[in-house]
Amino acid sequence: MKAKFDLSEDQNEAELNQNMMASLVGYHCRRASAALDPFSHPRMAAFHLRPGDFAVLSLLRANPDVSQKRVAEGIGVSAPNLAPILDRLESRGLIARERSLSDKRVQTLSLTVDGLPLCREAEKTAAALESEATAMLNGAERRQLIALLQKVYVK
Amino acid sequence: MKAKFDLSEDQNEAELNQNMMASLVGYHCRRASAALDPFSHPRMAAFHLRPGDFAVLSLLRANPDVSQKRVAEGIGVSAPNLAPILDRLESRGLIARERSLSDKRVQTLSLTVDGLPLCREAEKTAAALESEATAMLNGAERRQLIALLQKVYVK
DNA sequence: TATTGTTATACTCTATAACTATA
DNA sequence: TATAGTTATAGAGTATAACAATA
Repeated sequence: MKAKFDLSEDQNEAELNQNMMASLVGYHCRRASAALDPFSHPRMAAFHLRPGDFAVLSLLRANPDVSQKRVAEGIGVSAPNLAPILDRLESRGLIARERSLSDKRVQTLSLTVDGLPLCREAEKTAAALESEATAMLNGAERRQLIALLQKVYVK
Repeated sequence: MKAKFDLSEDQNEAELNQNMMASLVGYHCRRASAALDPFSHPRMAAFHLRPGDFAVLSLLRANPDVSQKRVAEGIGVSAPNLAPILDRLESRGLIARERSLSDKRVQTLSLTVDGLPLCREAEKTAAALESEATAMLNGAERRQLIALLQKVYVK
């Protein structure tokens, strides 16, 4: 093993130099995203919802009776990848698929009596975890962070 | 088909209501991350580097001759998942693995004569794309965005 | 015994082509 | 022909267990 004073020869015990990626907004965005991800937390995991599942439930709560097409667009997932998400939620009895009468190609989605309260609780938990994970920001900082992020991706 | 004036009954042609996720910093972080991802851009794709590949090269350029263990920690990837990244870079002749003489368990990584200029060009391209993708931010906004993001994930 | 690195494997997310049933 | 939804499949990222070589 190397002596502690011998740090000029190599970096066995020193910090790594910052590389170029640390100058990119995108890099810090990804790290912050990971730090704020609620799905790795046990309190959120207790709902047994994957990110896509939660996105569907939350969208349906705010937008009752929308078609699968619009849900797919709304949560940014392709139609083929939405199908297994809906299968899972339907088999858990959290959502219902209903064939539209006016156009029998479309299926309309809605939260069930079990799905609605579970969605509410999951949303409350996600909001609480986010609030804890961003406790170092005051209200103004939080609003400004969101405003700057939106400026980057909107349109 | 529905008449255009009949929008009160459903939302076939209306915007979706914002759901709860739009109130979360984490949601906007993910969207901004996606918007800033350089790897989906043709100019970056031309290097045929995956995100992990690029992270390794960039780290090695800033930190010559570090062990695989430290690279894995530095780019936030597990040791088993680092192996195929290094195999790929090594077989392309971009990096070299060298057995340490003092401890024959460790392998020291370095950029080759081909790896260094490719890394430089890839970094230049990534920086240029980021700069274009964040053109709507002025210098002060950019610095503040990074500062706020770091505040969220540091420590 | 502990550590470095490897192999094997599995799970999730994402992307695409081909299919069905309706329009 | 075009659209809504499904199935099948493959790619890439990530996680864990078990192993070999070395300390």
